[in-house]
Amino acid sequence: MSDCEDSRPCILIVDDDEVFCAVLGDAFRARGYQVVTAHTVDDGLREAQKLEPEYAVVDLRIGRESGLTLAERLRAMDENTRIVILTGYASIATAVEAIKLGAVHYLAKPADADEILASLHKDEGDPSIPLADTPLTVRRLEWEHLQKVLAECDNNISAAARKLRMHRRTLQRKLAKRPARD
Amino acid sequence: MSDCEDSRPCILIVDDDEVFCAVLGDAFRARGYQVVTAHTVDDGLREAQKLEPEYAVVDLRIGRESGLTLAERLRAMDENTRIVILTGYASIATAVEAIKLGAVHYLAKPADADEILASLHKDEGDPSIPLADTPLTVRRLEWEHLQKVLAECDNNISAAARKLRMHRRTLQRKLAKRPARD
DNA sequence: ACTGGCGTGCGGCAAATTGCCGCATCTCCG
DNA sequence: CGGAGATGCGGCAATTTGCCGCACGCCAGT
Repeated sequence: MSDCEDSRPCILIVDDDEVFCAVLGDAFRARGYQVVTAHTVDDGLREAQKLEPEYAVVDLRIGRESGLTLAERLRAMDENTRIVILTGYASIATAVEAIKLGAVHYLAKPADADEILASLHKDEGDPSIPLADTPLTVRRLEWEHLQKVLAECDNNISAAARKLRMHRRTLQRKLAKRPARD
Repeated sequence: MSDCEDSRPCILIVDDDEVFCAVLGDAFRARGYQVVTAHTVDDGLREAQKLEPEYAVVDLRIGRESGLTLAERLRAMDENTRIVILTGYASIATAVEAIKLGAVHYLAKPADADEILASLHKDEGDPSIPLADTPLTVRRLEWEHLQKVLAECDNNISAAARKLRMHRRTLQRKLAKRPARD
């Protein structure tokens, strides 16, 4: 594989969820980026070595490994890599850690491509990218989150409700209602 | 008032809750620190100028002002001041900000004196240690989202409410509540 | 086959949360 | 000074939760 000599900016995406990588990758490509994806810390490092991407989106939990260690090594390889940590298991402690390790931002999933790009570019010197002007509605955000957790629980509503620490009945009602509205 | 020539390390505590300051201050003194407290950003700066404390514990919301601006100025005065932000309204968005501004840590109240001291002394990133295993609660996710959008709107509540397409009153109420202790 | 454990719909009701109005400041700015 | 826009907050009706119960349907262990 060739490296990032391309004029297009290069982004490395590392997440163990392959579907997620694919979708996000396409979204970035559609916005004019060169994209590589990896699903393990080691692969991520390998790709980074080859391509020297200037941006990286890394999941906090890559399989059983920590995205933070990957972030640290990416920065060790190239101080200028702009990394954002993205995760469905966000916590303040890891956010603090991520920033200390040099990540430019830390986002909780769900986050859309524009949002991630905005974070990647935020505070970047020259081409100040305007950040998205239409953040997700709370309703929408909630819906995405519920769907995601539900999927993780193999569509077991009771289990999902427990994980989300919400009443099963409430989850049920939210799931039943949502398809209609935005 | 004399300055920190004392052999004991000097800590500045800034929080608009006077009772909290007093209690925390006593706890620190009992542990051999010299302590000064302040309840406004300006007072905090004044004390800092006089005493040049090597540590500072600052609340995120000092009355109507932001502890982050105070933190920023404290660091501008003395790069070596080790600051931890302490707050009952913790969010990832503000945590990220705080660390970027140079705080050494960011803690959610309630936090006991020992915990705070440990944070003040703790050094460079240990990338591996923490990792959550449960997804965020819907409530928590909402809180984080609100905080993020709010930050994007420079803390303009009305603007954030418009962006989120929710009633300003509702946003106000949600922000007034503390993030759930989940 | 029976039984206990677990998941799923759904009705109902009290309690909590929203949406929306109004009003009284404040601040910024021409 | 006057107006535009922010903010804090009380109040109220309309929804939405949280939580309980009940009636199944499945499946494994005895």
